[in-house]
Amino acid sequence: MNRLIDVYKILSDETRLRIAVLLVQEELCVCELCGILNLSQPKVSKHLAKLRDKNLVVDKRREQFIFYSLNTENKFWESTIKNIFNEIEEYSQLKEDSERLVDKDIYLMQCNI
Amino acid sequence: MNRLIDVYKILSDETRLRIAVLLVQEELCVCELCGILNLSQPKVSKHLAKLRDKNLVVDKRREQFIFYSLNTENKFWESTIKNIFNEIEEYSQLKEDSERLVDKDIYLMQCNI
DNA sequence: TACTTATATACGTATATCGGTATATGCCTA
DNA sequence: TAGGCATATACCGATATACGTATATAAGTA
Repeated sequence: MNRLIDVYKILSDETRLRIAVLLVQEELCVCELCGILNLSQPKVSKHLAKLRDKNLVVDKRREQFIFYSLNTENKFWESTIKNIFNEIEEYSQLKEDSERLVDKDIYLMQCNI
Repeated sequence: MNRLIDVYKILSDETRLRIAVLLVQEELCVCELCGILNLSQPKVSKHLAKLRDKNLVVDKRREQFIFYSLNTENKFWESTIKNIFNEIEEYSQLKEDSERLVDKDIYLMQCNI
């Protein structure tokens, strides 16, 4: 049951929900997430830390960036996020975030937030 | 998105998760829930109030008791709880609660907790 | 080795949440 | 109408959570 509650606690914060729905689509680094979500770097970083602590994302360094992606080992977690993503049309904020994914390169080039 | 977050906030508390998984099976009054969960009446009552505030349960008075059941109008909420119930074998606490459902009449007769 | 850049964390503060105890409310029944 | 029982709520203290600002860390590069 704690596995359920961990997932629900994580998703009961808007920022983390938005991050998770982006990461289920593709891996992103911190500054890309900051740009897409228009949120401060420490804020994004702290929420990523909580996701990491619960083993719900994996991080991988590439050049000077650290890329995060969804950890798909936890099947309950994975299916929960995928189910939300399948209904993304119903959630305008999540949809707008996803549309901004195409601009991610812009944010990578101006990481000095 | 707020509809999602409301549901996740509700379910990120162990007591409310246990209550929801009982109410998806059958309607129960407060003292039956107290007995099955072995929790104090104000505690159960306060969590039921939160579920009621978010329109996730419905209450119906019958004689001296108030019976609660899951509100199935919210399809996201309903399917979330039903999915957990379908996997109840994986969650021992939830399974034990459900097994105690057969004793509910006992708790109804000794409501003075 | 020093500098830059991306990311992480420490600290302080404001706010939310939870649980217990005590008490209020409201329906039923005598 | 009065008393009792089931349920709801007010209040308080403890704990948790989120945020901004400032700073630390750590890898890459000159």
